[in-house]
Amino acid sequence: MGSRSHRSVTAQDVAKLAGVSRASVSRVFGNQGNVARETHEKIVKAANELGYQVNFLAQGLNRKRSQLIGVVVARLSDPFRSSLLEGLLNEIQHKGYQALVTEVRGAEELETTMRRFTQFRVSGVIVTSGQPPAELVKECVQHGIPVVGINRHMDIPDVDFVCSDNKMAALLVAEQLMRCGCHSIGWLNYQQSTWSGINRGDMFRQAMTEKGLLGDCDFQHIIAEADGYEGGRQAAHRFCAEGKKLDGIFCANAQLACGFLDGMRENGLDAPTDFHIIGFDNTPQTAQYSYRLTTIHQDVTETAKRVLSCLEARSHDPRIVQRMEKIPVKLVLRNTSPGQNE
Amino acid sequence: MGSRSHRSVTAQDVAKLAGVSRASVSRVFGNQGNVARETHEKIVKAANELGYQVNFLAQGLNRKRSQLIGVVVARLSDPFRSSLLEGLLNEIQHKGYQALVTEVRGAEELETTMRRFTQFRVSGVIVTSGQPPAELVKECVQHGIPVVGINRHMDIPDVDFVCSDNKMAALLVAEQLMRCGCHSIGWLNYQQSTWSGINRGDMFRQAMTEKGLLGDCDFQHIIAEADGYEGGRQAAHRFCAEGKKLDGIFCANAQLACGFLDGMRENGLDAPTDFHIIGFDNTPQTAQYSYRLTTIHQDVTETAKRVLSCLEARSHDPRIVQRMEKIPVKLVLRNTSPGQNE
DNA sequence: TTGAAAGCGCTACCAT
DNA sequence: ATGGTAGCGCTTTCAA
Repeated sequence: MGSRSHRSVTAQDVAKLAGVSRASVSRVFGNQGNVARETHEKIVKAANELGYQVNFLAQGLNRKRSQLIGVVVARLSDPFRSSLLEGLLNEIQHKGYQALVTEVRGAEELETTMRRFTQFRVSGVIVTSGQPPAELVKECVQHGIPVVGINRHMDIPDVDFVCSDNKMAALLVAEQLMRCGCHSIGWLNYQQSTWSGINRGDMFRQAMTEKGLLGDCDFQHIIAEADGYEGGRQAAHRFCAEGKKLDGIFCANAQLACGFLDGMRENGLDAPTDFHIIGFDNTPQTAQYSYRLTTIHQDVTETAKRVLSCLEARSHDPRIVQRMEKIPVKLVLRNTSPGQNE
Repeated sequence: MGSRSHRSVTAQDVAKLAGVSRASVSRVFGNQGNVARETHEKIVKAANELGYQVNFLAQGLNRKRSQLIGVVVARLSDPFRSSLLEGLLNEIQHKGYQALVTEVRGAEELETTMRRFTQFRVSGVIVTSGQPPAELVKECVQHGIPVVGINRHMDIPDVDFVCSDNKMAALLVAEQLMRCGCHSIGWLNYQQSTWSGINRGDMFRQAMTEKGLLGDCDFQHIIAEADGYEGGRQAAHRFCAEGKKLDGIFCANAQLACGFLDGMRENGLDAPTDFHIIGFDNTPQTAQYSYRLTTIHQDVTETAKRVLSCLEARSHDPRIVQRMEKIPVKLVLRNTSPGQNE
């Protein structure tokens, strides 16, 4: 590693040492093939000797595309969100990209964020939070940058979507509650829920109808005034204070579910003795002894795979038809609504 | 926004429309000052008209430095780790950088990761997991890239470190347990713990000694054979199976603590009636009704701030003396070892 | 204060 | 298969 001064080693240096042109060096490190075995070896040897590393900035500038992928996230403190990010990072790196991660709060932030992504000539944008403005997406498309959304409303043209199969989840839950003989059923969601939560609720009501359950069942919508664990907990307290009762409760996410369960416990009620409760997300916490929550499992790994597949497909040909992928979910039976499989 | 074809708008285009040279355009968007008010306005106007955006790749290539900051993470499924990342993202974006996030498993991965960071000419590297090989760090330093480690062993020259004040934590915990009249005290940690966990244990023992507690106290080291929640839970089971007893237990992290507590509960023992238990990290979960865990709070926000301050300082002058910052911690008193403040 | 011009390090086209 | 060369879009002296 004969690095004498400050200047970094360039392809030119390698070319000189190997006695070839810098074009050949570029071919070797740009994976373009078309290099004689012998030349290839000489170049690699020289590169190692000098400690040569491709300058991705220069490469991207030329190719008009970096090996960066922009990821829009929010509220990583939610365990499901961070495990989703984990899955995405995994797949992104696996495919040879690097993740440019930005946390976004408001809609304006999403805008500047996506703009920055384009300024880095990212190879793709993954949106896990917020709704990308159609205009911005258009900008991306013009730059040939594919955009894919995860678990959100699929109403933007030219954007692919990957979403957990909420209908399937709803059916699984409806069947489970029915099997357990529940008659009064509730749906718990945050008042200002994301599209994802709302959709899960819609699908649940729909599933109940299809199963012919809405007739002989009581169906209630429990609205949490705050989000997350505390929201769920407060909802339970209010629920009890109002003297309500329910057999089975399905929750829009794991945080709400854990909170609601704890809230009920504070009121002397517990699952599965007093009611059944089923969550969404299957975060690690739901598996713990204090909760043992029956929950819908979202397949993060599969989601991430599909997302990257969408990205690569559209990157190959930007004008392909919009993809909307549903990822199958599983019902994980645990203590709060027990069944055969455990 | 007169975008006619595919080619993206360049500084050249803006210059032409504004009737100035591209040098001036560069000055405006590179924040170099030295541009007449009038010219400045003309340029901004033209840029808006054309929808001009600086190409960060080209900019970085020239400046030999991108506005990217590399962040090395691992196991984001651990709530503390994801909240730390959240804090870092916040601060990184706040300071006008973009985060290049990479999840790392083994030591080799850290190596290729850091290499990739340098290939993007990042403005800094933040290591939250793994120990950067001295050689690689040297490479970064040669490129003028500052490196800072969070909560890890401070044994690498030219790298700054930011670490929660484990000694302070240990003293707070020792005092609390003493105040509660604990006589047999335990320290729970994962067998193959990170440096952070080991250091916390060392500091705890040291604090106990300094307080003169090791004399009249029984001090045990409980070793968890697995990591995380399950590790803690299993440790509790083994602990009980071996018929051991302890008054007060301090845990290397929140996951272990919650697991241990649940494991004890499965054995019919609970805090604070049968023992006191104090965790580390103050993750959201520890605050929940099912745990109400007394815990050491790490100040993620302050940590992130200091990290970026280190980065910027060393970026300004790479040869400044190594910084090792201790971030003060707080003891959050909750149910598992109650006190005055709650 | 502004403009001209020389690169930054790499890719890709065109010859050979 | 290889080399020459013209950029990619921007920054930064150096002169004016």
